[in-house]
Amino acid sequence: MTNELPKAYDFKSTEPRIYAMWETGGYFQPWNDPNKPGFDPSVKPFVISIPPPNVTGELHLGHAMFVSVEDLMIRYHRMKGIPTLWVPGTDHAGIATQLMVERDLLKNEEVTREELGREEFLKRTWEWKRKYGSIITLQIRRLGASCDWTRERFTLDDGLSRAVREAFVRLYEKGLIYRGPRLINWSPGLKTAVSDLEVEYSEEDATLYYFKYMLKDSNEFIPVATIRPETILGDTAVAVHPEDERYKRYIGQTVIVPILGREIPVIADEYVSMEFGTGALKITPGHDPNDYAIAQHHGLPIISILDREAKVNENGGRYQGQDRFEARKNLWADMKAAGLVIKEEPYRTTIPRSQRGGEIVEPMISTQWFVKIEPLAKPAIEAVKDGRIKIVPERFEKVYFNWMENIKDWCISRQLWWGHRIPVWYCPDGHMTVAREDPSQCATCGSKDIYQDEDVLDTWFSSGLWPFSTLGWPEETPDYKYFYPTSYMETGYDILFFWVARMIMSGLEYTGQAPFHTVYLHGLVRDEHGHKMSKTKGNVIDPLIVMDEFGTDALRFTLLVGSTPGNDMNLSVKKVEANRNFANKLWNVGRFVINTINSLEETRKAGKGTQGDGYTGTQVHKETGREVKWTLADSWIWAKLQQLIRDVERQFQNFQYGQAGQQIYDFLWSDFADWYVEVAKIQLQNADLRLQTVETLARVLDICLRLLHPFTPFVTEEIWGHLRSALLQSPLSALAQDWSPALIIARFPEPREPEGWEEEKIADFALIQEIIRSIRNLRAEKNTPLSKKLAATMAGGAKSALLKDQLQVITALAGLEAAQVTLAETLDEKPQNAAVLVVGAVEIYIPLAGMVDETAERERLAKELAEAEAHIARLEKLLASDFAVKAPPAIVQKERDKLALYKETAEKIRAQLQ
RNA sequence: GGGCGCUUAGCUCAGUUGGUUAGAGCGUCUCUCUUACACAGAGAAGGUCAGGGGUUCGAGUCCCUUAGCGCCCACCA
Repeated sequence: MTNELPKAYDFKSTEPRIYAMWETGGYFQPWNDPNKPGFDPSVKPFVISIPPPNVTGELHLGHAMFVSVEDLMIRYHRMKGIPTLWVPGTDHAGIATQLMVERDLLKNEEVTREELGREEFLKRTWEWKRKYGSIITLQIRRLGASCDWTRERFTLDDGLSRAVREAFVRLYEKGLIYRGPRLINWSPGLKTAVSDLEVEYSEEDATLYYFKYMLKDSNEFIPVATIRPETILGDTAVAVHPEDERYKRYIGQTVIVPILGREIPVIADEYVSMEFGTGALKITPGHDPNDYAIAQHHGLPIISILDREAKVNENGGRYQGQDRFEARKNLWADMKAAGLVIKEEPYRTTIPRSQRGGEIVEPMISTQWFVKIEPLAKPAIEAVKDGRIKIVPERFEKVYFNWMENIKDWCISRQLWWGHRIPVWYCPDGHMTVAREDPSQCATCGSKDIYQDEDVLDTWFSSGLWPFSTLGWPEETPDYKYFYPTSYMETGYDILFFWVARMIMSGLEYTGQAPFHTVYLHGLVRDEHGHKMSKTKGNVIDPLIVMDEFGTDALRFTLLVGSTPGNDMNLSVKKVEANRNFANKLWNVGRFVINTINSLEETRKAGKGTQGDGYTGTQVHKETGREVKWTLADSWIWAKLQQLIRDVERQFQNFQYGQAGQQIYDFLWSDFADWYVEVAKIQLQNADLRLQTVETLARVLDICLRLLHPFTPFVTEEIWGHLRSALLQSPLSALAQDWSPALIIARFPEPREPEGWEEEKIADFALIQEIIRSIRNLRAEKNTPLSKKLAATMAGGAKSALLKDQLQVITALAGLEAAQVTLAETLDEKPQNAAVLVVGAVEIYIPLAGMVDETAERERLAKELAEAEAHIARLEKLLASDFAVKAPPAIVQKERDKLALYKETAEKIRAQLQ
């Protein structure tokens, strides 16, 4: 017998080879391609656009998660025969990339981007992109991603840039984009505006400063509290509640801004809470969103006191040029000296910080570009409400609605260089020209002296177009026409607002269609104790290292089986190791089956074996003309497999991928490997059973490989190849094979079996398993090694015929001595000095001359009897209750049968104990 | 303040139309190198499914409630 396959699965050499085979073989491209002859537009495709990773990114577990899930979805649909497209690509990631390049320039050349100038800096960034941009896509390939790399896109590609301009201009023309001074979140570190979403709030210790707002020409004052004293410089009013008895009389009077001496009014506004702080509120419209709103109501002036770097500007008097925190300290000291300070107290509050840079974000008045979002949000809400888009898990629909219904205008301009430059030109007269193509003159006055807006667009503006811009939009390309709208949008719930919501809005706005019909949200990957992974905590698991150690399949299977939709998962290396073991188990089952097929081949070649040409994938008996009588084990594993296929298909429909994977795992390991393969070894000894056994082995393995392929593509493909060649079949890739259960069953037609045959076979085999287990159990209790063969007497009653057929299996798997096993329907004379095992209606006597002491054996039986009696009591009570009338008859019958069985068992044990 | 999720074996978690004796992996303990696999096989111990109440013949699963943990949104200076 030849044994070419190594003992352990070698993923290291297998994975790159297999991936190259797939990619160069064109397996990732849709078979129904609108750009190729023979295209059939009536066949509906399945499409996913990849969530584009940052072009400078390094692979992390978030990538591993989405690739695993999406590749699973893609492979599943592809194997169903559906033309399947997974569009890959990368995102230019404005801030992230620019920061990275800036850091690099500073470190290596000691130049800042300002010193380099815009043009040169962009040149360097493109160089950087060309150099490092392929790393992430190579790493995604390592995960086994079956995307169509011939359709790879980058958000700054010409085509996608055109899409961005088209989108911008269209919105502008509809009046949905406007420019103007507004209070925005300013990141002093990055020196750019950021959107509300890019601000994170963290609870921190701060100080609440109490001070006096002196009334003009008076010794009276209004006490006011603030966390940011430097904003006093920008105060334009003090507000109190109109009903506040303490301050009512001051309303309409004038107070003096400390140090600066400006005069500002005391106003009344119900927004002010009488209970909080001093009950009086200083109004700084230039640097606080709430104050800004109040100022709008009251027509108050707005004063900006900070510049781009958050240093005090010319409005700050003597503090001009000081950093905001420095000014805070100095101003407070000066106020103290002036006797204006009341007290300071520690205070816990939420501080807004930049998501990228981490520094405190400053609300500031700044001229920016905005998208009027409400007209876009409305249809986006509708699309989910009326079911055109379904979100999985469903609870996120509520989160989505809540955000969408309270959405504020979106600040889309960024003061960065790396990105899509805003397609707006200005002339000296202040006219704006908004154009799809770079204009040469002002559209209003014809002036040739025009310059483009310096700002670029928020990265999410272009990613919002991703599902259609990658397919050619705004051109009506064949790809766009056929593959759009896409099918699933799969991503982490953390970017539901950032990305998913914006894709829905822009998809509906620009293409008039929902860009996908299903949003599937996965959870975040945390460490094994549920903590967020972070470099500072040192608990980061690097997927590349994990793959090096345990293989891609193990990582993928772990991520898929260990997670439920929308819920975070805790990952530990231990779990990956366990799944590496699973891949190895699969490998070895495969090895066993393949070696068996090959050995059969040899047997046949030697002219000693059965006739026919071996396994063909159809019924052997037809070709040999011989009636093949399947053994119980054959039927059992086949029945279990039918159930598995149905279950897994159902789980896939419900997005229960983890559950599906778990079930396949259990079937393969616990049913197929632990039981059927062991039985097969016995059946293979029997020349009459050999052919059907090999056939069953091959069939079950075949289907397992298909079911598992979307989860663990590499190892299944590798075994598949060996299996095909052992069966002398053409070497087709597993991923080109049918997954569909209907197709599987059609491929292996079963002789018609009566209704309920599956349950019957499973129940019968369960009895055999129980018998074997109970003997093994006894053996373990008595510390009897398997090498010591035991004698046994079995009385099977109605099950005698079944037992007789299975005697060989029981004998072998329970370690009995064949010559000393006797079987009877009933026993008139019970063997003496024997252990008694009662399994359902079957009694087993194992004479263990001297090995079992009488007392221990009686104790064991007494325990068993007590258990049986407990069950009898429970069941009798149950059956006497309303259960018998109200529960479905089938369930009641099951309980009745159980009761009868327990009674019988109890009887037998009692007899034995006498 | 509003919303959501979680609480099941020592650890990490499954358990989706409510229905056998609640499962898995890891860990622990006993045996076994049985010709696919020691990345293994056979067996064992370990849970009043967070607490309380309710609906039901029947609840880990549905409803109410309490507590703890976590997340998201909003942000009273």
